[in-house]
Amino acid sequence: MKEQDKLKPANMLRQAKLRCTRGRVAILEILAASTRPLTREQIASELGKKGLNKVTIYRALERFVRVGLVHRAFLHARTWHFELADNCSESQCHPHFTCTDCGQTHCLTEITVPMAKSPYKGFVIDRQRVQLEGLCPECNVNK
Amino acid sequence: MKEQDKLKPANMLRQAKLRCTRGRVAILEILAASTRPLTREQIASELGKKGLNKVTIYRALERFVRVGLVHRAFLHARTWHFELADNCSESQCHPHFTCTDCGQTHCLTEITVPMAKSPYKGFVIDRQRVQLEGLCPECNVNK
DNA sequence: AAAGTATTTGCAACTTAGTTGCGTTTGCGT
DNA sequence: ACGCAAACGCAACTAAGTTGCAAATACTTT
Repeated sequence: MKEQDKLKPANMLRQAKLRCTRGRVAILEILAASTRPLTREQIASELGKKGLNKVTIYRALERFVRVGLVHRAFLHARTWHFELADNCSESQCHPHFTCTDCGQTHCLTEITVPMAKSPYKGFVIDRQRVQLEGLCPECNVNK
Repeated sequence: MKEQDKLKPANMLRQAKLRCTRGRVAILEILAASTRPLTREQIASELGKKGLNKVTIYRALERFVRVGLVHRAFLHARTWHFELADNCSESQCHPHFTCTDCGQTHCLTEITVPMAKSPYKGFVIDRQRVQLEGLCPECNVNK
């Protein structure tokens, strides 16, 4: 996806036939500006004092997920993390890398992992999700 | 891992230097007998009337995870799912397949997905987790 | 521009999943 | 058989997310 193809939040909403409200635009802007998937909590704190109710944030995110604008990232964590659904192909999202030292998660938008081959007769693989773990550059240096 | 190498629960506990209690043995047996990762809830219902307190189950599982006997499976779900850590290599567990139709999760112990290559300078990949989605044999037939 | 209506929002209360503290019980080395 | 650290059960608590409902607001129609 080329830079100029990225839609502004208002257009994303219009295209998805969702009402364009201040809160929703703000949430989409925050997600667009982030280099990693965010929790409801993190989004709320980014929103700061123009804060939205937590229910509203959850409902907006759920709505976005349903229309395919946003994905729940696939992390080994107990809370949902959300991210814009760009940088994802039909068959897989970009992989995520979580540092086992500092805990930070990074989106790896520049690599593609080959799809697994269907292992047994009858299993049809549609999508694949990958998470990687290890040391991020900073933590690696400090070892 | 060959069949005869699989340890009995009591031996697994002994080897991990954990005390061998009725409850722990029962939990390990349930996990060993299952072809899919289980939640605390599912384990409890398998235990039936020789039931253990939910705290006890959580603490046992957490203990098992710490000594490497059990893994938390990597699923796109809000609750933890546990499974024996056999069938896992150092760098990745076996992938899981979740059917988008019936929701069932299967362990795919017979395939190995090639490890992703470290994408950017400085990132060191230690482990990789993969989840696959699609149609399982039964649901595929019924389409 | 005003009205009408379906969508969205905020609040309070609730649920689900997991955790903590603490006193009691039990496995196991001596 | 004894002693003690490890494991257990209970009750209370926390974190994350959900539901119901009434009030507010975006967008369409007039």
